[in-house]
Amino acid sequence: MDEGDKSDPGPEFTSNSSWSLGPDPDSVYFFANDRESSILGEFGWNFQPDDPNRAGLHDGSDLTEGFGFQDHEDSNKSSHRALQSSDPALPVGSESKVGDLTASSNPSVSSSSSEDPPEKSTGSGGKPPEIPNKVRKKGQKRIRQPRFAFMTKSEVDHLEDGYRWRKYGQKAVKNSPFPRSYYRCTNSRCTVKKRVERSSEDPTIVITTYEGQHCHHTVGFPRVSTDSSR
DNA sequence: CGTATTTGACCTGCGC
DNA sequence: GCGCAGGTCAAATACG
Repeated sequence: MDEGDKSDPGPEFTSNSSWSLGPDPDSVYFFANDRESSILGEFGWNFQPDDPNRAGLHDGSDLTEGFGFQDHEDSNKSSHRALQSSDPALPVGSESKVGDLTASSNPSVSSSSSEDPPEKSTGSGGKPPEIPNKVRKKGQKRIRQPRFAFMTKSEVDHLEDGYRWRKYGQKAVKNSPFPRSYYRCTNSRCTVKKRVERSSEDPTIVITTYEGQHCHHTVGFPRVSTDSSR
């Protein structure tokens, strides 16, 4: 209900360094400029503004900035909040590029089964205190995959990125008057999640945080020749 | 009828 | 240990 009602601000690249920190204090922001597309490619994302037929932000939105951050909180949760800005894993030349957030540094990601267990009851939902997945909390906390986020100037919260998402939650965040929406890829085999929230600083800025990597192609191309091997 | 969204409750992690 | 905040689930509801 936002589209067309207001005068679209149009593409506006705001590389203001004011965004030293985003919604997550434990995240590092990288000004990816127009290079984020290549970075996304490493994650399986394909933002191609030049190709509206593909996935770009063709819904009146504009990719403002890109910022990535690592999140290997599996082993050092207490420290993962403070080591972001000085993470040694980040390439020194990442001035305009998102750090190498590939799952290679996160063994948990390699095993897709880690997020796709038969008993998906993560111990919530009011399940009986039988024997939830508490076993996981003993040695390891919630397995989180590498994440990266983007700041987009848009009037719509949910940006079209070529994939189909299903909203599974919404919460009000403390430092922002705007609620945060939680999306999950509709592909049952895909564990990619996405958080969408508006910046408390600039309501026109939509902060989209992706977590994980897609194991499939965009819905726009359901039957690409992926099995060209045969 | 099937799928997506909404929304309250519950769980987990972290700081004090 | 307690409280707060974030994150997730699942039933109910809405919509195509």
